[in-house]
Amino acid sequence: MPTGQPCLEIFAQCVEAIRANKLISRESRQDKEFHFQNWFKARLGKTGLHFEAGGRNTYPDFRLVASTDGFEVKGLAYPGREANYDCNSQVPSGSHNGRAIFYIFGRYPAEPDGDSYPVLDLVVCHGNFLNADHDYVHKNKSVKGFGSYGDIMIRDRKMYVAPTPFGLTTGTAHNQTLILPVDFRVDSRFRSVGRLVRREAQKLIVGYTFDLRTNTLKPESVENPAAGTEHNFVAYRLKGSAAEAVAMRPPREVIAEVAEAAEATEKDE
DNA sequence: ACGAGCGTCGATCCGCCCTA
DNA sequence: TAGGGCGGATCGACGCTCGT
Repeated sequence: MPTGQPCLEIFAQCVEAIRANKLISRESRQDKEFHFQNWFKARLGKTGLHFEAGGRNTYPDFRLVASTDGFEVKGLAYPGREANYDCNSQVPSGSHNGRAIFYIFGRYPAEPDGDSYPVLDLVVCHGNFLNADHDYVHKNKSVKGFGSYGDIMIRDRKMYVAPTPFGLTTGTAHNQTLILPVDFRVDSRFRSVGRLVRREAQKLIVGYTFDLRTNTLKPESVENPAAGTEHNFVAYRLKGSAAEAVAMRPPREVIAEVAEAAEATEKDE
């Protein structure tokens, strides 16, 4: 029976809806951000948990009332971008303003026939799986007085690009998977389908400077005091779902991708 | 050599917050 | 209270890679 952990109920409700072929429906072709959120909202409603949906610019998208859990929804078109996603101005993390944050990644057909289409796969993961740092607080700043007339503002709008669970792992495509920290209690409805380890990097980026004359961006990093620390997670499925194992993609592959991305950025400079 | 496919970057739109 | 500022989201152009 339920442990009282809301994320378990919510995940179970999502899986049930996918099994029952509950479709995403979009209001219009221009609806590029609410269709999947609405689908999730309906599932959240079904759990009976009280929640607040907040406005368009709130993070996370949904916040529970009785507990300090928050849920951030990410809809991705499939086939499409898979390795990473634009999280714009919110760095993913397992904790934000005192709330535990869970991410809901759902994929839907990139070119659906009509305005109703299925959820192709789903990953619900604790934010720590994407980033275990809880200290960084995002702020955008702007610089006024740019340009020959001194009346142009520069928006330093940091936009983050983070790996998706589909990019980090194998076995998550075309399934419904829940990824939680290893010490997180689950109940008998769930079965483990893999152990996932994320290891902290050698260096931490703590700043950067941009030279407007040369268009060079210089990152500033420090040694990570927790370098090498392992964060352990477990992938779960509801019994009755496919038992396909979930594993980390080989780190080398992930590192190569990150290096490629960094190289591409450097080339611009 | 060339085209398909994929990923990245910058553009764009628009709702909401905040402050003057 | 108006509008400047901020943030979420996807789209389109482009360029790289890989297979034929």
